[in-house]
This record gives sequence, C-alpha cells and structure tokens, in this order.
Amino acid sequence: MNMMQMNIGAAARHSGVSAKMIRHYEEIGLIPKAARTYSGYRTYAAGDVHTLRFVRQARNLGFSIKQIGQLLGLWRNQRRPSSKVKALAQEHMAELDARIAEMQAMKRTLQALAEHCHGDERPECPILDGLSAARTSIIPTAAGAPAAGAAVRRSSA
Amino acid sequence: MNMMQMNIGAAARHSGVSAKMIRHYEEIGLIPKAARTYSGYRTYAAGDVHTLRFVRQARNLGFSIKQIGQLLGLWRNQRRPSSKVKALAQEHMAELDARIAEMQAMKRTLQALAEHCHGDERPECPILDGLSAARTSIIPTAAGAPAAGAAVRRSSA
DNA sequence: TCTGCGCCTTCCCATGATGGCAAGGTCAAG
DNA sequence: CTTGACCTTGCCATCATGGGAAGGCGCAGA
Repeated sequence: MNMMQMNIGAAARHSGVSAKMIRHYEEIGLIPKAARTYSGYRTYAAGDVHTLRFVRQARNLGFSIKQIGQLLGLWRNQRRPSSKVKALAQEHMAELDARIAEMQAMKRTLQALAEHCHGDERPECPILDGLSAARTSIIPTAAGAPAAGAAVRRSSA
Repeated sequence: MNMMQMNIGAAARHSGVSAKMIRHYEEIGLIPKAARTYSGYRTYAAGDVHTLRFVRQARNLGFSIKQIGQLLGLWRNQRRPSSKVKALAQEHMAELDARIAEMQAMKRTLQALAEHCHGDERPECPILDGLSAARTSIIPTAAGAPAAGAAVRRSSA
C-alpha cells in the first residue's frame, strides 16, 4: 500500500479540510491542481496534505483566502523576508482588533439597554424603546471601524 | 407638499437603510409590502420609516434578519412580555461573546507567533513555522464556540 | 462474473447581507 | 418635448462553505 498517494477523501481526513473545500481551493487557484489517476481521481502526496494543513491552520486564525494565498507564496519562497510575513500577520491582527472592538461596542450598548429591562410579563421594554429611538446614538462608532453600513454580523454556525 | 408620503429614495435617506435593502427586506417579508402609486412606485409614510429605522438600529447592534423579524413582532405587539425581548437580547449577547472570544483567541495565537518573528530581511519565521506545524494546537477552541470548521471570518468592509 | 457499496467526478443551488449594473418606465422642471 | 433624477425589475458578485443530484470508478464478497 502506498501511503504516499491518497484520494481526496483521505487527504481531507488527514488535513482537516473538507473534500469539498479542497476542490474549491484548487478551482480558485489557492492550491495547485492535484495530480489525477488515469480515471480522473485526484491524488495527493504527503506534501500536498501538508499544504492543506497549512491552509486550514491559517483559516483557523481567521486569515482570508486572499491572505492565505500570500502566506503560501511566502512559505514556498525560501528567500522571503520574514518582515513580509509579520506585516501580513499584523495587518490581520488589526482587522481582528477592529472587529472585536465593533462587537464589544454592540455588546455594551445592548447590555446597557437590557439592564433596565424588567424582563417580566409586562410590555414596557427599554430595549425596544432604544431600537425605535430616533437618535442614531446606538453604536458609538467602534474605534477605526468601517463606519456606518459595514458591521461584523454573522459567522457560520 | 405631503411629507407623509415619500418615495423609496427619501425613505432610504430618512431611515439610513439603502433603497436596495428596503426592497430586499420587503421581498423576504421582514417588512410589509409598501403601498404603491398607480404607476408602481413604492410609497412610504412616517410610520414605515420608523420601522425601517428600527431595523437599521437592530442591524447596527448585530442582530440577524431573523432575530429582527422577531423583534419587530414584539415591537408591534402591545401585549408582549418584556421577558421575550430580553431573552432575545441576551441570546444575541451570548453570540457576540462567543464570537468575540473566538477572535480574541485567534489574536492571542497570532500575537504569540508574531512576537518571536524578527520581521527583518531573513527568511526564518515562527509565524510560518506555526502555520505549517503538524499540531492542531492552533486555535484553542474558543469557549463554547462552533467547534472546528466554523470560525468567524470576514465582515463586509 | 455480477452485484453492491463506498468513493470519486462535475454541476448547480443555498446561505446572509449587501452592492452593482443594465434596461426601461416615470415625473417634474425647463 | 427634452433632460435628468428617480423609480422599476432582474441578474450577477461577494466570501467561504455545505448540500445534493447524476453518473463513473474500484474493490470485495457471493
């Protein structure tokens, strides 16, 4: 048995990246096209799985696909300056900070409204009052955030 | 002039919700279908704009469209128990906390890796080393988070 | 050898919230 | 009437991911 070559399912299991996403990453050019068996099956070697693991780790840290593409380029480049990698990481950390700050601002506002809500059978509710208030006061512009319309919203669940 | 009735553009300006999104909200049933002029233009009264403002404030606090639908229902229901509103708010705050914790975990891991990166012209880089490490250690499962594959990712910006 | 099961392939659709563009109708002012 | 601003609908794109269908491949057991 040749453990050095595996099908996409095994590569998915070994890398933690779903087969679905492996195909997707290949399609968008994030990773090189996989070798194929004569009948069309994609085959992966240990090195390919290593790359996939790298991608997954980067996703776990919240890097975008675009950023991961850059990271992969640096990873493969033996003559990269580590300053470029660090810059990429710091840029991403700044994004994280901005999003964290934005969500914390939401949380604070919500908390303030909820604190005064009795939360009983009566209809009076400062939360609804706050939401229907004319003022734009709500959301005090999270420090250096993407202004009005943007916002963070959903994840994936 | 009848300030009580306006076209979608004016409603957008007065509510802070784009015309595009107003149509979208109507289409998905979040808000009732707007009245139309005989030639097909949507018309909005002050009350409609108030509703739109409510929706925007809720979006600004990060509520999902689904949750906003529930909030609107409670808002319109004069016999709502404030406990339901509060529960909705607290549920959302918990989601926010989870996402904040997840991103903070990413930030911490990234920070730890970056701290040891020289960030100069040399290729050695603990950040890349960390990403290519075999360990799954990266991302210490943010408290009560959507496990492995999920994660928070992008906003909009 | 036939059968069946599990894996693989591609292709299309959906999510959530939003923006953009295009083709065409409407309206008010000049 | 023309012009320009505004409206209409409809389709496409984003970002990362999952779901499912329809059909091919490969191996093992009867």
